[in-house]
Amino acid sequence: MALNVGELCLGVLTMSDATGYEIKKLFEEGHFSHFIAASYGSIYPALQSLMKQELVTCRQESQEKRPDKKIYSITPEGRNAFQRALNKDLAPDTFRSESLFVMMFAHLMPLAQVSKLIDGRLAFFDQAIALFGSDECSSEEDGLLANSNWERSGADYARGLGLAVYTAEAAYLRANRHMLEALAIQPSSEAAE
Amino acid sequence: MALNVGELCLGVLTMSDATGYEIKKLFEEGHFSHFIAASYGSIYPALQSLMKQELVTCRQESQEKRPDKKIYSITPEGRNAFQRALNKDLAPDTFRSESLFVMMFAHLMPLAQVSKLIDGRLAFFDQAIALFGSDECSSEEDGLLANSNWERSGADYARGLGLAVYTAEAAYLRANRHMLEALAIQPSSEAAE
DNA sequence: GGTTGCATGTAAATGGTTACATGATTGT
DNA sequence: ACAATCATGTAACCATTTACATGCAACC
Repeated sequence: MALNVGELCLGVLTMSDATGYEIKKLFEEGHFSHFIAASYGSIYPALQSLMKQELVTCRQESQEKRPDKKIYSITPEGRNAFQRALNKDLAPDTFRSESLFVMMFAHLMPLAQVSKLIDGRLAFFDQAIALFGSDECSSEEDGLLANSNWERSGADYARGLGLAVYTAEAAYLRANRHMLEALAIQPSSEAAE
Repeated sequence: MALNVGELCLGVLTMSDATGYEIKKLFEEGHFSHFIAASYGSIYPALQSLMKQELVTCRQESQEKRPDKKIYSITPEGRNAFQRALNKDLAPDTFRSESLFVMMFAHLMPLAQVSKLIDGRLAFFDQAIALFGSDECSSEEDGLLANSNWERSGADYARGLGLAVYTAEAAYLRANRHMLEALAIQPSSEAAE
């Protein structure tokens, strides 16, 4: 239960052939980056294991001065396996935020630290919002996964959701940062109540 | 870098004495539940290790027919250690959502499955919203952590944020579910485009 | 009679990530 | 010069989770 890295890769491969390197990029910068993660150390072995199970095939593309590109394609059995995986009990969504945890202890931090933390988060939100809102994301660099209808829809859905969530979060933080900052240890008034 | 379970426990203990059991409950149901997680298998050993480092003390409370309660208290050194920890490089927030990933593949799923998935998420959001919005959360069962000023503020902050985020997410999903459902494999029309 | 809540704890398994090794190319 | 991008891969390490062991009380 819960999807493993191999299944995540299969999902990507239902959309388009890809190398391990490209899959990683998709996880960390592409459509999936805000809710899925995996490292090379798990992707490459997973791809090898998918090969053994014949859920993917691989064609090698020689490049002059780089390692051969291994371009993986999903097989019909792979598609079936993936569709079965979509039926599995999914791991519940998890959100882990040490920043938020730390903010619960604003009263133990100097004001400067609290403000810095808030500014950092705000910067992150704004950057994400800018990215989601821009066409750079909607029109995409037409490389991997920027064609057919469904994926546009799927990607748009995720993008819109990200936009909605980050916008809400940023607005909330902007509206309430004063509260957090008021709790912090104020400079040059060491006698907290 | 990045907070470990011991530091999370220290944080809880700055607020109030607690047993391992209570800390776990706080992580899974209490104020921290939506952005922090840890299991008994990590909490109990962490508490033991904090004891060895003398960052916490422990008083044992005998109970007739249950294991002794071990109530931990943070020491001054523990407070220092925690304040130092608040300065560490924090792990970036992570959001992991297999549901969202799966929804990107709505076009590979029967409509019923997609709808079920959506309903499940909506139910989850609504439940969370109800919880955050209710006084059950604001007035709290006055047990652990329901007194002094700061924690009210910290908790209120987290609560408001949760409310804002889940509300945005639920609204977005409600507004866009038709899109996802339109992508799904429609019943009794097996000839997809 | 079965599940949930209270309460602590440990050992094994897990499923990763981190860090390394390799190496040319392009940009700063 | 130095970093980043491209590209693959492995092995050691790791912090947790999972599952188990124990056991009574209360609820349904």
